[in-house]
Amino acid sequence: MKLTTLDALMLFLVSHKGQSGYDIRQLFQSTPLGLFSDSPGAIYPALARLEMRELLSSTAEPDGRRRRVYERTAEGEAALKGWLAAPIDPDAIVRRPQDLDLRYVITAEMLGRPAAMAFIRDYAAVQKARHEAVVAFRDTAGQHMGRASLDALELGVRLGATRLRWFEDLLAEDGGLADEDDQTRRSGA
Amino acid sequence: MKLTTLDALMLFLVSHKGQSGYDIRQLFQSTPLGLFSDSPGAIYPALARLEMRELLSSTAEPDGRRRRVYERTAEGEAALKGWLAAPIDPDAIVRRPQDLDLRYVITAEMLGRPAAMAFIRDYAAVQKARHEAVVAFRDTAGQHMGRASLDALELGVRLGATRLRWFEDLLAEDGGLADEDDQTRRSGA
DNA sequence: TCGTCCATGTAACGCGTTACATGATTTG
DNA sequence: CAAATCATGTAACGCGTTACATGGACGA
Repeated sequence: MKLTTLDALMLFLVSHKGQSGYDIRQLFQSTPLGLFSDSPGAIYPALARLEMRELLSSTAEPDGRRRRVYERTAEGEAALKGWLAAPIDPDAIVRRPQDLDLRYVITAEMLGRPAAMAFIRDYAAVQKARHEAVVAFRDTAGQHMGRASLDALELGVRLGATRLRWFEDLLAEDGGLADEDDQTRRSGA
Repeated sequence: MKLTTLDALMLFLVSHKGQSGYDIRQLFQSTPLGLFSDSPGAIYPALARLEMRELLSSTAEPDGRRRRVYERTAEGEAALKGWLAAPIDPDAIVRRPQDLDLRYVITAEMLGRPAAMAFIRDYAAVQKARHEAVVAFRDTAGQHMGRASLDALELGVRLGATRLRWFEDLLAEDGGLADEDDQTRRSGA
């Protein structure tokens, strides 16, 4: 039942329109975000696994091209939503923060803005706890450290602060634009 | 000849004083940096591999305690210095920036401040290139994206800017304190 | 027809994760 | 002496990496 981040991203991507492994590779290559490997040895086996688990189904393209297009099954959608609903692993905040950023995007696209903002609030709480721990560590254990270690600690603090600032801006924007948002929704889409 | 970041960190750690696998686990647990797993299944096999490669040597503690203390061999030191000398992989800047931060610390401790600052200059150049690519991507392809994707992109830009700012501060501090540094070196060690 | 994309795969390998297992030493 | 802590390992598993292999489509 467990999905890797790559699994989740693939399940998300194939929903926009049918995507082949090649499409996904191109996408990973062409964005400078480069979180994931575009190597065939990563993409194709991952797609095959998802198909074996019946979270994806594939069809050969009708125009005879040697090309396999995937789409998400109902189980796939359920699995993806389960992934989005899981509590935030505090460990992920340290080792794979970008996974959580991606999760924010997928949540917004799949579940809408309110759900995404709820996720951001959770994320902010975990990040804040960690940030305070790092600051405390710097101010205590950091005293016995060499200059370079302190520099690195300082960087960690600054990066944490930047992230917290981003959360604040997102939340403020969301709260501040509540009415305007309503109007946009009425006039726009 | 290739070292993982965990390999390099272990080679570095055992130099301070003889360290056992347990010591390393404790260290990984007790810092809030938590980049590496403290699980025995990660630590002990890694140490064993390094010993097989003759980059570490281990001795049972003389006091009969069931404890294996490692120290770095000459080959180990050479391998670590080789790791420090390798060119920066631009891919690492995206996927494992913390590895590079760690490399800065190890460089400073093993090769001294001038070498560490030279590394920072290299690091800054690669980071700057990437940062500009992300900014350009946001300002072009970003226009066709949803709000959440833009938010995530914005976060990436801010984090990149924070890092660049850190580089600048390090370099300014280094340049500005050149004389004082000389004095410190003369009077200190 | 020769190279260059398009497009998909597989095999070997290394390493981290999880879980299990073992036993010595200290502390209450 | 029981429990916690110290301390080291191993086995199964999954997944990413690297490298290799294949073959169709298309323009020069």
